[in-house]
Amino acid sequence: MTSVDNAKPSRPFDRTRHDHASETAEDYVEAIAALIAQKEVCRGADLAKHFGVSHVTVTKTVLRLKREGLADTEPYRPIRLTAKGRRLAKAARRRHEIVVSFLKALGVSDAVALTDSEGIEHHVSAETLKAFQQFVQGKEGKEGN
Amino acid sequence: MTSVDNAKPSRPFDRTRHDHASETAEDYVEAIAALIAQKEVCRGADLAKHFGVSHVTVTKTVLRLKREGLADTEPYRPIRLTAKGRRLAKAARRRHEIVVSFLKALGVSDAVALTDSEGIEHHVSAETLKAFQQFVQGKEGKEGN
DNA sequence: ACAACAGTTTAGCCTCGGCTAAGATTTTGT
DNA sequence: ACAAAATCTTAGCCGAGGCTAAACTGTTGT
Repeated sequence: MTSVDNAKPSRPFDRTRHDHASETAEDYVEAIAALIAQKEVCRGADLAKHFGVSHVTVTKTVLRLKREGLADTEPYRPIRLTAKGRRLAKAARRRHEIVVSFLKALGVSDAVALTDSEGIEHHVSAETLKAFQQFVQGKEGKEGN
Repeated sequence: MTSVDNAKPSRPFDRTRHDHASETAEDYVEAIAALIAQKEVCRGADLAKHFGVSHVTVTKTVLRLKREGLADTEPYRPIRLTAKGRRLAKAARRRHEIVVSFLKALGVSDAVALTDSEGIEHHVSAETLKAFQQFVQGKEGKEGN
């Protein structure tokens, strides 16, 4: 019963185009928020270093964020987030943190939890996220902390 | 301690280009294997329906699979997998199944487990997969099955 | 004040995953 | 056997996310 094809196209591809873009947007606003929290301003170069991509790629992506109303930036100025961007960043961060602590609670090593969470966080529905959260809370109850 | 930037570029982007392509490849070989198992042959049209994309997109992707030595196909002929492709398909399917049963064991509804697993499966490291597996086995032990 | 340097942008190219439109090939029905 | 239907390919376009090279702007040091 591997459900190869029950008339309902498998989601991964309705997803792909749009969601892949959203994932990037989330990663960016999350990083921008973190950088601002950490060093006051966020510059393209910081993001380039953070993501390990060229600054050119960053420029282009940030322009897209701006187009989408998430970032607020003018040429040669630091990058800031709009209210919408900050909201997204906050949500992304929350999700990210839940996933990380969930993986750790499951027994995954810290380093791997961190790495895997980055890939996983964008694919976790509200329902699954809740299940993750409950699992973490259950563990906390049992193992004193 | 959100570790904004400790010299180690965050993985999601070393990943992106190459891994995004591999994900697609895995999804395809998995689907091709399933279709072959189910209806003897796999045609581009089947894949198009399965993924909900145009047959043209399928053609292009399958050509890439061929280039990468995963699929074995000639014009106007059904699509088959190479030994390498079959190996990949098997591994992908195994991973997929572990993720699905893990989510279910966690208490996620069947439908959501199915959907989320499609996104998650490509981002689960060996270590995390093992943790998933052990969790499922633990549950099985407890809840008679 | 201004040269040097760091940080940005622009131009232009690539791949991947999408698409439509149009043409080619196979299969199928009568 | 052959026209219709199904399937597949080719051509050509788009956006996202990469890149390098070259030009531009802002800051900083002296």
